[in-house]
Amino acid sequence: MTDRRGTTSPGRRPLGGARAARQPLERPAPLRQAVYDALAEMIINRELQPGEHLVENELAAHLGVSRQPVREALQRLHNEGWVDLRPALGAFVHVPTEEEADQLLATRTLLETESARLAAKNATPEQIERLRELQRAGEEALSEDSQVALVEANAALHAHLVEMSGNKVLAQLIGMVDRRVRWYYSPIARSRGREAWDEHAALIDVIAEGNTRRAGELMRKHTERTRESYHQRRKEADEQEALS
Amino acid sequence: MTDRRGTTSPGRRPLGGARAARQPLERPAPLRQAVYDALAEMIINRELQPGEHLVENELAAHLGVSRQPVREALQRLHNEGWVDLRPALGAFVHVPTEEEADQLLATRTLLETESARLAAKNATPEQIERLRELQRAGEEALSEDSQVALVEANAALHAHLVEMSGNKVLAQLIGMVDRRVRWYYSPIARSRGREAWDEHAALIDVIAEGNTRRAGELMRKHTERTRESYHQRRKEADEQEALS
DNA sequence: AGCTGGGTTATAGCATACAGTCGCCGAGAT
DNA sequence: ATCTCGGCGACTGTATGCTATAACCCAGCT
Repeated sequence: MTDRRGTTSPGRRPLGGARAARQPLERPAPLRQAVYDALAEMIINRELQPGEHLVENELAAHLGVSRQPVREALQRLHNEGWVDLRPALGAFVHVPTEEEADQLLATRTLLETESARLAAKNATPEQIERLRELQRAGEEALSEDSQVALVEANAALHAHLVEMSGNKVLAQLIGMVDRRVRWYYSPIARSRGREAWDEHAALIDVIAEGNTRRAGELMRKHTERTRESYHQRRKEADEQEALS
Repeated sequence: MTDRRGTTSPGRRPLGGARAARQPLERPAPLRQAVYDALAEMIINRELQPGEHLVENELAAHLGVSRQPVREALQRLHNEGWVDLRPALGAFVHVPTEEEADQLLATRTLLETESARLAAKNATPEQIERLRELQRAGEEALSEDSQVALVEANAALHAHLVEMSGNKVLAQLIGMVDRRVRWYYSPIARSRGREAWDEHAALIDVIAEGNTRRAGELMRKHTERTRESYHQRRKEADEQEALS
């Protein structure tokens, strides 16, 4: 008897099996979620460019679903600042401004600093051990010169720190801000690499000591440097563009 | 000639004029917005109680619209933490926990403090004048013993401060956190009144002076006191409940 | 009497259908 | 030649219909 609870019915393929250009999103869970993930990813890697008009029909066809889940995903993307929703005109990929990027970076510094303080205050030995693991992973990525792994390790480390803070509200806000920072940053980014990981190491040490004040300071400096590096690279990129 | 741009067609009443218990949302603009506003309000004044199951059909009938705009509004309410969306089960008004309330208040302190600092840094004379106006409005509400006006004045003052910070990202985050704080707070709240407005006065003075550091300090203390008062009243409320 | 299984009903999720609006383009007038 | 008006196409916003799922309840078994 195929019961009506456990086995998430296997024969679930309402997706126009045919020419769905992307993989057909065959998850058993809410479609809107899958669509959201897909669109967010496309936006992040510039597959959908800032300012681009997102036509519901096209996206729906492209992903092999109806307009409904697409709309819902767009709404969510809107609340999180990825797309602008002009009434009766539709959804457009948000166009980041210089000012906004700076404000995001500033806000991120504020939030992450507090997060580091709280982490230092509440850290358990297991959590610290986990931190060191993640840090080693970063070092490894660094020595292998793997950009992708490095970015990933970086994200994981920050995510864990945030979780350690124990403040879920803070965590949620940081999550939102962080993803957008990474988006803005990505076209010009090249992680600061070695430098950043040395700072991480120092930060972890003071967290292990439970030195609240110092943890805050170090995190502040860390994110401030990232911010500077952002402006730096942004300037370089602009000059680059001016030449072409 | 009734052109095709300006005159937003007057004959727009797709709302089942009949037994819509609430006013029928007759705005000419996006329905989902109106629905969102209506639901948010109902949640805030406890017309919809925490934990309550929000059935799309009922809400739609109640508001005189179809399920579609209701769904979209619910999605948005979900993103902002007002309702939980359990897949395949639907929307439930979020049940605030003690822990969450405290984390919200803590986060609010962090954000508002920074906001005050920035406001002190960037304030223009007009903005300061506006601040004083709002403060006078508060004093007036106080002397008239009007609870509603007081809450409103308080919200307006904080909102203006946030705007003065010039950081739109920060402003957005504060907006989200603040509304939820007010929700959690509301069942037991009674604004601190006199006390709070004295603190406001002092804060405005240092902002006018452009004293960044001091502005931050005062705002921190101000919100910390609110936080204490929250816990205080919460405790009283709990004891009250224990008796009954 | 308690527990297990099947059927029923209510409800969310998704798809489709319909209508109003916006922007564009061409034709005609000035 | 430019400006204006009218029509056309496209797309959003809204409504409705369909399907699958999850909880609930009762019957039958242990």
